[in-house]
Amino acid sequence: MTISFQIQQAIAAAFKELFEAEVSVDEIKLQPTRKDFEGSFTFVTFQFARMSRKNPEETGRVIGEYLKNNAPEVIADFNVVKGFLNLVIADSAWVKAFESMTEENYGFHAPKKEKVMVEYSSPNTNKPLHLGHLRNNFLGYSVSQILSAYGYNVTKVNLVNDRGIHICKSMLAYQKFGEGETPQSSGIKGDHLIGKYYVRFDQELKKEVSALTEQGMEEEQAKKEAPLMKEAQAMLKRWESGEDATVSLWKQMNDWVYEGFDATYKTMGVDFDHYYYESNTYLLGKDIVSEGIDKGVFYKKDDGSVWADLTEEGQDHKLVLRGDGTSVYITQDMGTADLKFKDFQVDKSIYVVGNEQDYHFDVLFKILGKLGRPYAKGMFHLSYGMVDLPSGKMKSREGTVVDADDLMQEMFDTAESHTKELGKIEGFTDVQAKELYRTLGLGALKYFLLKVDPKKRMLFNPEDSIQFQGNTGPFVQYTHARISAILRKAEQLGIDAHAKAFLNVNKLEKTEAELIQLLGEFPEKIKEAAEDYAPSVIAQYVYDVAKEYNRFYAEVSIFAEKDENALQFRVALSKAVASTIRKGMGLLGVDVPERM
RNA sequence: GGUUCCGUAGCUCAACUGGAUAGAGCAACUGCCUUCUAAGCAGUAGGUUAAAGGUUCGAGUCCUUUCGGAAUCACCA
Repeated sequence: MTISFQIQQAIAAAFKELFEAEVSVDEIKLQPTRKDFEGSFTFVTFQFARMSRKNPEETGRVIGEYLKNNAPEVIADFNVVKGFLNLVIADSAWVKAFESMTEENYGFHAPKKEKVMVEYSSPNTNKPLHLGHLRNNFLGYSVSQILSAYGYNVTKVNLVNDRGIHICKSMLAYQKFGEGETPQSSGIKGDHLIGKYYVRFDQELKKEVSALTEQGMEEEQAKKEAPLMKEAQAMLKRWESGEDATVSLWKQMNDWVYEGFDATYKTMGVDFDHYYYESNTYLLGKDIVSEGIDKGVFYKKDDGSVWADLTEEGQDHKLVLRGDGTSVYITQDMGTADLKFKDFQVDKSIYVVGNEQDYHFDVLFKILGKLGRPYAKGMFHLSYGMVDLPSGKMKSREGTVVDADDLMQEMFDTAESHTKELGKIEGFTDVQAKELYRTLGLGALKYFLLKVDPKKRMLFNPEDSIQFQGNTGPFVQYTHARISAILRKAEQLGIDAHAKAFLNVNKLEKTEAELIQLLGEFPEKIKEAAEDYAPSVIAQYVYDVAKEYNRFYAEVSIFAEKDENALQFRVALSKAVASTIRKGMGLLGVDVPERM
């Protein structure tokens, strides 16, 4: 039983006995005591003064007395400042609570019945991944890890946007200017090769458009009238009709892209349980439109277009099918939602998509709710902010994107030069050293992107690249490496980290108690991160743990300790911290090294 | 223009969902390696939480207004 739960129960009992008031354990909220005050947990009494019929300060004092007398094995002392009751925990209670934290699976929750689907990444197959995708992928992967640590059965899904006019643009440019170039012949990674032709299309189109505007045509008009654009449209029609030559070019180019993506995903350390392709799903959803008309959720205009009236929900009318009977984006999203549910019977469905689509998902979920879909209430749009550069927004056409492959490579290189500068790779083979650079570089990058609240826009400055000191991935990784060295030495000395000799310890250093208190928060932090879909909660937590351990490391000597029980305790504590760091970083998708 | 989100130290971010004197890291400045890894530790300095009102024991957090920024509002995806 956790210390905080014991305290909550004791306070509930105090209310009953002292004030004849029923207060449930859930209502009794404890917070960690601020560092400036004596104690570990604080109970705020203001809102309970009504029940005690005493002022907040007196209420705190009376409860404090009660706890000290009735639960002396936990509460060693207390003090009251205004309405804040600060509780000092007995060292022996900390040690006892620590025992459960040494278990292998500590922190992870028992399996739940519910199934959750997390859709993330969802790239277009016409250009390589960039910095924005990195945030998306790291978020999606991390949230999946966190949800499964919380006990859900998680399915990771990638819905690939592999068709449409934008794909035809790069196909057309390749056909016109490619001269049979392939990834093999050019040595260019498949996704980058395709991206090159997407950019080329845009350049050529611009030429045509400016030629037309010089002849006096409006720019909007010129974009539609440009021959290249018309050709791309025609190509899309041929693709939709299944014309062999077009389809086989499409397949060929997509294969190159997938080869490139697979390499990038592998480097990123993310994966998927299932892929959906829009080329298979883009026609779905039309039957839902007719179903909606029957149910009175949609209505048909004279021109044949179909709309959803969302004015009651505080929104506008929304088109769900064009007048010519073809789909819009939301049509296929309705169909895909049904398909996902049919395939996996999920209870919750998380869409990791940028916040520029807030409105779209709001509408989608409302429509599915009105259609009476049972899964609608379990849908959630995990909306995240843009990653901005100091120069502003990234624009692929203007070449201001930070490419994912390039960025990761830079991080590896930076990790390498840092490590060499510090002279820390003696005894490493080349393979091990290279592995370390990847672990550190990727750790720095992932941690950097995940420590920020997903909802917020964030700034990425490539100039003063990502730090390796302070609140960073490598800082946490370094702490793990330090502990690993301790554990190796302990093993040599024959000290068993798994033994229970520490139970005899009844006097702790302050920083040791702090560490146990922090470790005690781990299950709660996983819960919080899972319920809020917020890896940043885990990142912040793991940082706090590492920070506290480094203080312990500096202040308390382990192997110079004479008392065998205390020595064994410090080794066991170190092991538990290392394990928590490893598990916590694992939830972020970050590996931790044994040495660095 | 409507809707939604955001504004916290010079910079990048926190703040347990309304709690104590708003905390970390970077950058700057002081100390600490013959000891378990200095990618570390300890410390100094840095704030009218964009502004003004309101709600209450108590507001960075909730409400109103103003200022500034972003996204979105397509028979695009």
